[in-house]
Amino acid sequence: MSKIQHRSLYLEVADRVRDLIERGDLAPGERISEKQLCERFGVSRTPLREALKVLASEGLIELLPNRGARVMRLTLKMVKDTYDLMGALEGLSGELACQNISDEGIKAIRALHDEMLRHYRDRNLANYFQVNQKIHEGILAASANEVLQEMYSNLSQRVKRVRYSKKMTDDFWHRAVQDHEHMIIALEARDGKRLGQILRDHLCNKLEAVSLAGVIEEERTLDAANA
Amino acid sequence: MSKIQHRSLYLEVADRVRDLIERGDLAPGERISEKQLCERFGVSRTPLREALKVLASEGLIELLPNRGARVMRLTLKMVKDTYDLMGALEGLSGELACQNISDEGIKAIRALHDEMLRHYRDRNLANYFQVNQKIHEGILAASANEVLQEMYSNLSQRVKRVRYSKKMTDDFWHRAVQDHEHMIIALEARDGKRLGQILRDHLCNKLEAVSLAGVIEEERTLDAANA
DNA sequence: TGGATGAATTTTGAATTCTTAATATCTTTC
DNA sequence: GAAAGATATTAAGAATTCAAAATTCATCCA
Repeated sequence: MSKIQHRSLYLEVADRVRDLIERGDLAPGERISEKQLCERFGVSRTPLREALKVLASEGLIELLPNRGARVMRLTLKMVKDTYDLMGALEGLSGELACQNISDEGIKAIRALHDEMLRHYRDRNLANYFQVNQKIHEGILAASANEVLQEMYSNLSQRVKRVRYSKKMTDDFWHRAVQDHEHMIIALEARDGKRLGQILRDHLCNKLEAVSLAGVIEEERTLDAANA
Repeated sequence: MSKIQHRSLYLEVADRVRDLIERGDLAPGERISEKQLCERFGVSRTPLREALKVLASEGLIELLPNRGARVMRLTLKMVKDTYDLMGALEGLSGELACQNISDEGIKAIRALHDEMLRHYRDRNLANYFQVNQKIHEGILAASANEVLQEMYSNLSQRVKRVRYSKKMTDDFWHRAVQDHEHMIIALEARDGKRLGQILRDHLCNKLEAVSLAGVIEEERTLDAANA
């Protein structure tokens, strides 16, 4: 039996706009027309504008006074900064997880790890990614720090658009799997410092993959668009 | 000549509500009446409600559907979690600062450090705190990571209410100053890993001071209030 | 033809109004 | 006298309306 719960309209709208941004239906730098979105969602401007304010404070859009909103443009520096931050947070999550995770929890992560290895051997990138993410989410959850989880998911949301670059070189993939081998060893030994360090460096690798993929627009693009 | 700039009303309101919460004029757990605040600020409900939504997404208040807002209640666990997070962020700021800070920047921090030591010797707690904060802000700024700064200031805002406990034992104070001695050495050596580690542990000490001061309400208090 | 000026239109900002849900009060009944 | 139900009151959610700013577009002049 599902709980009878009337979520506020502005939350619903915020979710849907987040979706649109993530899927790329709203392009970075694109001006967001209030009227257009109102019609699309079938709501009045009040809840829509409330949602936009929330999204702005989440860093997904920017609000230009008297000129409406636009999807936040990602510069290479912003993404780098965000990844540095996410690395620090993942590192912390690893440390805390080693303190707080149950033995069953470790077993569950181990099972995911083995499953991921199978997908790696099969060269099944999609499944690999999925299980990979579950592992990181598992460690994050095991940290038992809700504030950390909240911050992480906000940061993650911001860079989601550039995250999954389809072209993953064999070299990077191999290194990522190696990282995970070290991670599971550190976790099973409950060596928090070590797991933290690995997780942090692990994310740096991911950033390399992203910036190489060239998904992000360079600063000069931004200047051009602003002019 | 100052720029003619009309900040949006909702931003103004959000700032003022933040202030009220920080100063304790709005008590934790206290129900926030929209009408009352509207009258107090002389604005209509629309910008006020937009401000409340932003504050909710910042974690300062919570929005109960159809029941208005109330100031977020801080539990001991929440503060602990937040401090863990802030520690990780300070650690990162130290690492990045060592990479990015200029020689002049280091000299400026050194000057602040020496000033702080003077205040310590004079047992001038207020001035000590002020300069101490400037040092941490200086390192944060030197990290040259705006996303980090934004996140840090958000977290800092959340726990500002409990932060400055007046009673600081000599022992804690001594340890804090020692930490700072090590910090400045690491910074001048541009030893990022070390500075990061010190900053992280440094904040842990602060948390001890806070939790000992007993400013925060325990979980049971929360339950009682919710019942 | 190109740029500047000013009216018309559009869009955003904010207040008001309307609607619905929650809370308090008052009956009524046992 | 207490509990359950009905009604009144209040407050929140959302749409509409009004006001102000920005944008567009047409006109005028160099």
